[in-house]
Amino acid sequence: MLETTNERAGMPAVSATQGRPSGSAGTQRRKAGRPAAAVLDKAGITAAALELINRKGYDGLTMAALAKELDVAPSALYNHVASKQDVLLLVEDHLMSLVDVSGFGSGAWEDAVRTWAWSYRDVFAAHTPLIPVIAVLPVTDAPQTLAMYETVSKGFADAGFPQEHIIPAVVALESFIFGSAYDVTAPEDIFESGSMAESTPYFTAAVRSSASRQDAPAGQERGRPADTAFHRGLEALIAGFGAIRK
Amino acid sequence: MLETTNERAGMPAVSATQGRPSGSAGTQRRKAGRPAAAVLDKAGITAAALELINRKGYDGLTMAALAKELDVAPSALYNHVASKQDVLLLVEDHLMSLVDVSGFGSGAWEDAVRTWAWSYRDVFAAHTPLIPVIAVLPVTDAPQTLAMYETVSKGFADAGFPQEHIIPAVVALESFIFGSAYDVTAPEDIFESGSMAESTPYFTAAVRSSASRQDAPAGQERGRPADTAFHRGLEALIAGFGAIRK
DNA sequence: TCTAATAAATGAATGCCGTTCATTTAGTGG
DNA sequence: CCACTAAATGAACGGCATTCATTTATTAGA
Repeated sequence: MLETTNERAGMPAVSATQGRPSGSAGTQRRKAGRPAAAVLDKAGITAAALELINRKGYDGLTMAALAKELDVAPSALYNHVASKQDVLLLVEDHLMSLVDVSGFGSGAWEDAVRTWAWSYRDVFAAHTPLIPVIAVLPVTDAPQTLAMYETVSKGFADAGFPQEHIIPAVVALESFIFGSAYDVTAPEDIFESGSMAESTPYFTAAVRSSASRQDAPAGQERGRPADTAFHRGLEALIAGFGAIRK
Repeated sequence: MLETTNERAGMPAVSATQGRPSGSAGTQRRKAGRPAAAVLDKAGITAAALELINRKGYDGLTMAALAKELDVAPSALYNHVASKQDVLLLVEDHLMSLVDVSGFGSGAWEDAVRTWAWSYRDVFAAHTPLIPVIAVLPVTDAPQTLAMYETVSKGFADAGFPQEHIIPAVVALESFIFGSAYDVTAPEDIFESGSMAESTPYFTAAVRSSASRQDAPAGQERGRPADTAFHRGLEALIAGFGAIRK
């Protein structure tokens, strides 16, 4: 329930991580009691969490590890966030700012959606543990997320979408994107049926013939199987929704 | 690494939970050492896990709670499963048998896909914590899952799909289904922008106009916003993929 | 300017969780 | 018949998020 002074999370967050960088070994023990200058803030916590995630993955993101990264006692974190879920929320909102919405407003609607969807998928394919968080997160608490929705909504409206069709279309696209992000992380041999292969002839045959490499990644379609599925599904959705426009 | 005798998981699993039902209070202490008749098996563990999930949710599914449900010490579970992840896997595969694939083989391909997709989504909307498990699960370890893929693959093949297009299409549909399952669980007011409403006019307007209740759920489309988005996306995918057929 | 309230840190403690291990007992194969 | 293995108990472990009492510094108000 405590709130820091630099609370407005939409701001550029001037002083990200202060003076002494996190990792340095020779830092001497800090005494108990409030320090002269605050050590922690939300921007610093977010940056440290991302650093930790990139280095050790989501299993490595513990409150203890995060505290160590920031050279702080674990309990100190709770002066700035209410829970670990709160930390994930900060990270999630930061990642949303990495999603490319630049296509909206410049070129064709189809191209804008393609750019947006591919970058959205790529960002969260590297952060699938956040997907359950996003899917349930009220946008009020996530300014970057809200900003993305605003740009996308405007893009759809300008492209001639009837207002009441915009949200369902965006939600459907997002659902496809989140599911596809998981797909990227799946092991290559996930569909190998092994010993039961002869009892599943149709499936086995389908898997085998889809695995034949298409070496020419024409246009947006990239190399891996997950990319092919994403490409096809995305084009189907774009075609289907594109027809709705006034 | 340990394996029980009744290992072939595809079998009907005759003796689900044995004699003494789980919850009864007056059960006297069981002595240490191997009991005359085995208390646990995979089918029983699966059933107890599902019961627990239905009653307490996924937060309530702990190895300790599962053990108590089965009137057993927690460590006993590890004679039958290697880890909690293993339990989730058993549950996941069981749920797959609840997905309705009956449409494939009888009527039109489009209708079969609709029936399959809606039931698939509904099953996993109630079990979203399993989605990260599924997305990465090798089908070898999941006979029910494999059976579902076989039926669906055959359905696509019979409908005239070129073999190499089947898996990408199914994967794309599944991705959409998983993402949409999350969407079902989202709070109704997730898009309420609250205090920042005036800084996001397009988004706010779109949310407002999509929220106007459509009281007539024509055909497959059901009432809630998540259903509308799922309906539209699914129809777009069906239309897009349907065009591929020979 | 003094002072009470508040903010921000430490460090100890809590309870739960998944999992492991030594031990005990009961069937099973050679 | 006997060694081996399977299946249970119960104690223990380390790691986790979180809470609380305490200390110190800053800030607001009389």
